[in-house]
Amino acid sequence: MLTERQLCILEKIINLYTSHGQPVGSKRLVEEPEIQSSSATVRNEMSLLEELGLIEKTHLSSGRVPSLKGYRFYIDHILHPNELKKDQFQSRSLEREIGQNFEVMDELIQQSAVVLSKLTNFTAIVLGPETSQSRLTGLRLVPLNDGQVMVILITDQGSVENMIFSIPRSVSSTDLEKMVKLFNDQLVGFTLFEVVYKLQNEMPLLIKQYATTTDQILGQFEQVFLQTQNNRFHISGKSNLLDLTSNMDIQKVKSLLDLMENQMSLTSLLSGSKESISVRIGEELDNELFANLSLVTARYSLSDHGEGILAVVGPTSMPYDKTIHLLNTFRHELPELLLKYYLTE
Amino acid sequence: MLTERQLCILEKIINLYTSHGQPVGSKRLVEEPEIQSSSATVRNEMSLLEELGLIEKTHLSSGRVPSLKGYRFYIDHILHPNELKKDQFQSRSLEREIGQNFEVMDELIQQSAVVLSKLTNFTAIVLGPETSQSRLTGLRLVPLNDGQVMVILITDQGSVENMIFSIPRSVSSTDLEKMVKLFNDQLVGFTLFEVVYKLQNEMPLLIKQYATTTDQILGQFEQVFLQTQNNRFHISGKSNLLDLTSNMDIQKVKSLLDLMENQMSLTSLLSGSKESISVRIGEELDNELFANLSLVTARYSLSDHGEGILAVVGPTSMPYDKTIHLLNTFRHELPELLLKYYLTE
DNA sequence: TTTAGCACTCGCTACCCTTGAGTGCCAACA
DNA sequence: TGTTGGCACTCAAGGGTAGCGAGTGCTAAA
Repeated sequence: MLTERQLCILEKIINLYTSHGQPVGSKRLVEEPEIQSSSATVRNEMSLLEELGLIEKTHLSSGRVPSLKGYRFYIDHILHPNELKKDQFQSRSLEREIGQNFEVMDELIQQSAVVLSKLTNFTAIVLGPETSQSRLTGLRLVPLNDGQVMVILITDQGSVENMIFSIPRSVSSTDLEKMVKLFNDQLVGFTLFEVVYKLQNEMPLLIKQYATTTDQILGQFEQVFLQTQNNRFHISGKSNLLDLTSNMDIQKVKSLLDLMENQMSLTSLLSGSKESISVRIGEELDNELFANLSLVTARYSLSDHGEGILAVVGPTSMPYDKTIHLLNTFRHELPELLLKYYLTE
Repeated sequence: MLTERQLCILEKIINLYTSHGQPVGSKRLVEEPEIQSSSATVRNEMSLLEELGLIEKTHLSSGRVPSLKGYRFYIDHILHPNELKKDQFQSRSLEREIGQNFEVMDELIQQSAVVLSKLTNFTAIVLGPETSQSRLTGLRLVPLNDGQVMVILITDQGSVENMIFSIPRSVSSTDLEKMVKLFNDQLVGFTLFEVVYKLQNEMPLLIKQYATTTDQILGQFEQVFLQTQNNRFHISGKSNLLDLTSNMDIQKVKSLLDLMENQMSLTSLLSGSKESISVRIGEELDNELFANLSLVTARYSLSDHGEGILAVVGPTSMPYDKTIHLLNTFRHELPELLLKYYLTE
């Protein structure tokens, strides 16, 4: 176990490094009022912390920099989670920051990503609430031109999805009408998860009884439902990544920017942790592109209406305390706002 | 007027510089088979071209680099437009590149942006056909939850726009129905441009006769129509901008990336030229961020159905011949594809 | 008009030197 | 035993300089 003084020194090193970006030396540390000892003592303690792998030198005679293990220790043992309660950001309410006029839930979510990236100066990713647990409250089918139909899904979460698809000429319009009626009878009230299951198993048999020409179309309907799982991503502040990648070679920065536009990659990145707030640092993310980046994610929950994710991508040397505080505020306030405007059951 | 030899030297300098990125010296030029003279002769010609402002040195004793005026001259007088006919890209048909299955027009347009950026390794921007000249063929209004309605606009261009908005509780549902009927009677068949005009002028009076509680809602309808003018942008290859900005300071690169996400800025950027194919080089774009960038734009036309724009953002030292050829191919092939799949009247 | 030759320019690279921040270690001290 | 001052050592960063090489302009001869 570390002594009080060692903890204090580690914390100071991390605070100074994350705020100024320069390796921290013993001389700099004794300027801190909390540290009473002489620089020689501090040096002794530092070489001990280095032996433990919590800090490291950039070269033989440089100041110290926190190691991955050091950050990990800091987050797990120094940043006590109970400090999260007295949160200085709680005061600047999310609601005041983002205004109040939103036609659809997605706008509000997008806007909270914008605020999150503005407040951190990093890249913010916000995932709308998972829809597979939300219930279908309505299904509309709007004929457009010849052969094109828009399907609209309405859920109890206030989300509205729409998709346009083509209908083979072989499908008669009466068959289509029958199908829609059937869908409304059979699917409304179930969760999207269940709906997809029914589409794959029960519906084909049922439909056979009513109509004959609909085989090809059923798969397309299924796609619409699966589609609702995507389009949950809202990103803001992508260009802030450039501040963090000045040492990286251009090809990698390009890959990183491209990754931010690829929902598949983002999903696997964000789905890594199940905790309410998680911090993954550099190599822990197991992705070469994130060697010098950290990902802080927070889950928010709309009670029975599924979960969403808030995330910030910043440098490994980010101010974790501030970021965690901020995400903790958002994960409480965003669901409140969403419930207030859209989920008035 | 320039001599044959001078033209040849200028062309060679531009070709070599755009393909290798290095300033071109007299020694390098005499290696070209087309140039028979000695290096001393070439040097004489080069200092003449420099006096004319067509090429310049990066420093006193360096090779030459084309100037803005040089590129301009090259594009206007050396790259003869009639050469565009025998186009080596005509063979690799756009259609083969992008496949054939598209549910909506926008997908096809997005895909052509992807292909364009892949083939150039630059950033491609494609604007869907201008909708203000397209005719409204149908207007659907789908009630969702309490107080929310989805409006769907269908046009003869195959584009489908939808928008969700809230309806004040003060509006009765019968009034809403009357309004929709009125809209379908009065607005279908007109161009969107005319529709907006009618919404502002004729409709308020007409509506007064049928319903009383609809004042607030009319403005929202108008917004939906105006909305269709946006969402025309499809961009691909944004990360390729990083290859072109290695000399720029990070702040500017960030601004540039942000600009690419801002439809307002893009509109003003693209709307600068009325020609079928236009090249604007560096300073000609009158935007500090584009000092070392060029914008090549091509207009494509869907006969009566409005115009769209194809654009490539690359370095001032881009291979203009290749880029122009490519855009010229696309501006002919994209409308063919669009007409083939969506505008089968 | 063209060409060969030559002196000149200047960016680039390598190298050296100095500076300064920071370290580890040791001996003295509480 | 823990703490402190002192000292020699290390190394990155920055500045200065010399040599190289690609390229030029100019001149004189073909």
